[in-house]
Parts: sequence; C-alpha cells; structure tokens
Amino acid sequence: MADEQVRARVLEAADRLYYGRGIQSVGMDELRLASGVSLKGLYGLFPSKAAIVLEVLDRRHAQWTDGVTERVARATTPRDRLLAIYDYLADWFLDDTFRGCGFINAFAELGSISPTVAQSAREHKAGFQDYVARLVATAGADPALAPQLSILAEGAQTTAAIAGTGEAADHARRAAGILIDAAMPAVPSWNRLDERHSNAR
Amino acid sequence: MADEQVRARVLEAADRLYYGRGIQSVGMDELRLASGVSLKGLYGLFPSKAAIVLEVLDRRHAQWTDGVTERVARATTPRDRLLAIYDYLADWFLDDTFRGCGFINAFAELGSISPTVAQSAREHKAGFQDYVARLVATAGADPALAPQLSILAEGAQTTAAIAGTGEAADHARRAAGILIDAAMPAVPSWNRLDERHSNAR
DNA sequence: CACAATAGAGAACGAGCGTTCTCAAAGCAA
DNA sequence: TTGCTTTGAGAACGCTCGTTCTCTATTGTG
Repeated sequence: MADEQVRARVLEAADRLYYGRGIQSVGMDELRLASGVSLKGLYGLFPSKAAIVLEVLDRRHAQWTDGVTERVARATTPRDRLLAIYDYLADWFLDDTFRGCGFINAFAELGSISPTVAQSAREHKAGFQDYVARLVATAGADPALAPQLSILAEGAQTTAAIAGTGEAADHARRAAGILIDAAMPAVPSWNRLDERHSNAR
Repeated sequence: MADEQVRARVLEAADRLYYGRGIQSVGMDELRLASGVSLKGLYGLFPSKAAIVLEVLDRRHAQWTDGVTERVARATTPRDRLLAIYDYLADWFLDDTFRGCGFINAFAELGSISPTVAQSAREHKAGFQDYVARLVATAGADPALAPQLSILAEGAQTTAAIAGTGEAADHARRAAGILIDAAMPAVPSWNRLDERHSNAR
C-alpha cells in the first residue's frame, strides 16, 4: 500500500479516536491497534504524536470547510446561504459521533500547553469568521452581522455537545433569521423600485 | 487552621491550576506545591483527584451564578437585565486569566471518559439556560428568546477564549439586543393603552 | 521528662505514556 | 540458495501520574 494511503488510514483512525475520547486519553499503542500500522510504521510516517495531532486538525478543518461551503452552495438566495450554515450544523449534530467542535475540544485540552494546537484552533475559527464575513458582504448586509452569526454557530456547537441534543441548531437558525432580517435589505438592491410593496417585516 | 479553610485553599489552588492549564496537565504534586498542603493532607481532605475536580466545578458553578445574578440585579428594566449577562461576560473576558468556560473546557477534556464531569457540565449549562428562561419569562418575551440568548452567551465565551480578545461580548450583546426587541413588546404590558404610539420598529 | 498521636517530606509502587530498540521473520536481488 | 534490507511485534527506556507507605520530627498531654 502506498505511503499516502497508509497515512490517510492513520489520520482517519487518529481523528476518530482523538475526537471521540480526547487527545491525551488516546495513546500511540491504541492508534497502532486502530490503524493497523505498527509503532515503527507510525514513527516512520510521522515524527511524533504532536505532528499527528496537527495533521488531524488540518484534515478536520478541510472537511469542515468543504462541508459548509457545499451546503451553502446548494442554497439560492443570499439569506438562505447564510442560514445554510445552521442546516449543516443541524445535520452534524444528529451524527451519533458528534461531540462538539474538534477545535474547541483540542483548544480546551491542549491550548494552554501546546502553542501549535492553540494556533491551529485560532486559524480554524478565524477562517470560518472570514468566510461568514464574505457571505455577509455578498449578501449586502451590515458587516456587523458576520460576527453575530459566527457566535451563534459557535454557541450552537457547544450547547449541542454538552446537552447531547441537536435542538440548538434550530434555535440558532431562528435567531440568525431575525438578525439577518435586521441587517439586510429585505429585497435585493437591484429591485428597489418595488420596495414600497415589500417592506413589511 | 480549620479544615474548612484548608479545603478552601486547596480548592482555590486547584481551580486556578486546572482552569489555567487543563485538568490532566496538573498533577497532585503541583497541587501540593501550590496549596501548601502535603500529599497526605490532600488525601485526608479528599478521597481522590476526581473528587477535587468535581468540587472545583461546583465552586465554579456557584461563583458564575453569583456573578451573573449580581450583575443582572444591578439592571433596572427587563431588557437591561437580559443584556446584563453580556456585560458580565465582557468584564470576564478582560480578565487575563480568562481561558473560556471552565465547564466547556472540562467537558472537552474529560467529558467522554468521566461521566461525572460530563454531568456536572450538563447541569451547569442547564442551570444557566433555566435562569435565562426565567428572566425571559419575567420580561414577558417570547420563550423562544431564551435559548437564543443562551447560545449567544455560549458562543461568545468560546469565541473570546480562542481568539484571545473580548470583542465577542460586544457582538453578542448587540445581537441579543436585536433578538430581544424582536421577541418582547416594546412597552410593558401594563402600559398597553399607549401601544398605538410605540409599535414602530 | 516520657509517651502517644499527628503531620510533613518524600520515597515507593504500579500503571500508563511517548519513543526507541531488539530481534526474528519475510521479502528480494543476484 | 545466499546475503542484504526491510518489516512487524513487542520489549525496553525514561518519564509522569495518582495513590500509598515509611520514616522522621513535632506537638500536645500526663
């Protein structure tokens, strides 16, 4: 099997274990068992556990970004594109393996003792916030809407994780709808001739 | 020194260390050093590290509850009482020791391997959500407002923790204001005679 | 002063960790 | 087949952890 495939198998197993039980609780021996790659093999592919952790976080960031953008792309109106974020969260929360945001978890566990983990979490969150800001800008809404929507998404994730239920996504979506309506012209600006018919809230 | 005072000193030191660096990263020896209580003394006062962790979480819950209710009590109108939550957060985020919600952190670190820690976090969050729900009910607002405000507070905490800045409190406060206005009659119900003058949004 | 009880310092213990090393088996070129 | 390289299984190493134990010094009490 090619190195790249073995790497992928290791990172998949590591992600599953680290996300499900915490990083410090999963030893290299368990990763060997779960991935089917010997200890020597693991240390041939990665210089250390810390390196594996960082690659797992990178992979998770890419998967999150892909998942959200794909869900957003399916929506048609600017308003629905913003709300699609919470639809994505709603689906994710229903997954039985859901245990909160992996970056929040990693940051909580290691952020204060591992600068690289802390940086990875910061970059992930900043990337998401930038993405939301771009969606908000494209929608022509007040830029102040962007951090509000990001905070809602953040709060929904931790609330759902700790409560063990998915309702938080619906609550966040409803709140987002209200905030969007307050920050966005009800009708696209190129249709402003009709505004007198559509300004009912 | 009385047992209760020694207990308090131990729990204070444990809280500072656990919150600042993570629970698993702080050993009993370090707690002995920070508290000035010998290992034998620690195990005389507490049966195990797990018991200390739980008491630390209980203490933290009480402090959070006291702090929030005190801040809320200072506000006069129902609307300001709801917004006071975010003022409390804003102050907290400026503390240099701020490192996110201790319960989210503990849950992320140990929730999946320690049922008692998971339960403590769930109870803490449920308690806060109930409190917000009571404030919302007292304000005569749509009950759906309560989980929205809780999610905003939750999201502000993790956002501020990872970003390392406190702006999230302001963003959450602004969002809360919009959501409150959308869910609450603009004028107290006992003044409804005037409603025809104040229904402008 | 004598003596029992206590408490502190720190060694000890058993377990688990990340990482490296050993050694035997397997594969492969010639 | 022979010799060389690579591989996997798992032992070994050095460390840290939570917890207990030992031993010494101290204290209070008669």
